[in-house]
Amino acid sequence: MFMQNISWKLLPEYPHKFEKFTRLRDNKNDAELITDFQRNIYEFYKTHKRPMPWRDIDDPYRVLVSEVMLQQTQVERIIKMYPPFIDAFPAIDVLAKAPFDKVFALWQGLGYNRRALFLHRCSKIIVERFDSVIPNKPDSLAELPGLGWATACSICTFAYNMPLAFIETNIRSVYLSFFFPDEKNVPDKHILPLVEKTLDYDNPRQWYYALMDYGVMLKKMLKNPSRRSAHHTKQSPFDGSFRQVRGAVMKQLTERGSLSKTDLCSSLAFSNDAILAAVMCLESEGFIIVNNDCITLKSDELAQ
DNA sequence: AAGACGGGGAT
DNA sequence: ATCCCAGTCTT
Repeated sequence: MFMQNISWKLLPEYPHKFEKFTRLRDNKNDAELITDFQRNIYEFYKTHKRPMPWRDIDDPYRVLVSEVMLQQTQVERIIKMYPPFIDAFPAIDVLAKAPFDKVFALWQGLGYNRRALFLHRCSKIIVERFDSVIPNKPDSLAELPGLGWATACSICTFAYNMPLAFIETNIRSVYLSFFFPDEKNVPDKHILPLVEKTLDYDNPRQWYYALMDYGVMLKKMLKNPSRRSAHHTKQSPFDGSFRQVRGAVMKQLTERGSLSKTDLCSSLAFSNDAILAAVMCLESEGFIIVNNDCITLKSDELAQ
């Protein structure tokens, strides 16, 4: 899908010159430099803000859904999937009551399918144990299935406008570029103090929107700055992988409902061994039910 | 610390 | 072909 980003290549003022900002690593309190950094980020944001259905809203549930979808997934892909999902499950108790196969029908194609399972389980826990209110503490959120520290802080920031210092890939790219322009293997523990130091404590939500949009721009203009992170890793190829088989099985079951093992095998261009191995994994993880020869997406969690 | 986990779009 | 995406979980 095309976005507006082509215009960035025509803007000579981006990205900014970074050298002077490295001083913030040592100088504890250079308020002027901090303000300068913030101004750079906000100036870009003023003219390049991308509207998204989950931005500037006050419904923590919708923020939760968006943050789970956004894990390891580009914004452009979620723009299409998010509205139908929210239409079908407009509130946390609606999601919690829905059968999993209905939830997954609207997730199919987004990838990392365990997120759908986790989000569904998450909704049930919040309804049952938190009286349907999305927790507003990172520690509570990070206990929930599928929510790590980055997602927990994101939810608190975007749903509750809390000033928390956290790192994800776009933020990492910004801080690596401004404060570690010549370093390699920079660990997050060196970045986090700078995130904390430069945070806009008066408006954390807008600040992180701006930071992330700037990071996306940097990665389009430059060679991915996050390659200089100590935590950077390359993914194994998808084609020919086992997770490709898993994905194909899930897609097939979503499109055709229950299937026998032989029908499933004959409908997919993978070896029977791989397909049946994928079915076993998916069953043990709680995606599907297998009895006798009949394979079907899980519809309720009671049988678990 | 390392590997598994989806699937699509950009280069 | 390769990269990598608003990361999390398991070993």
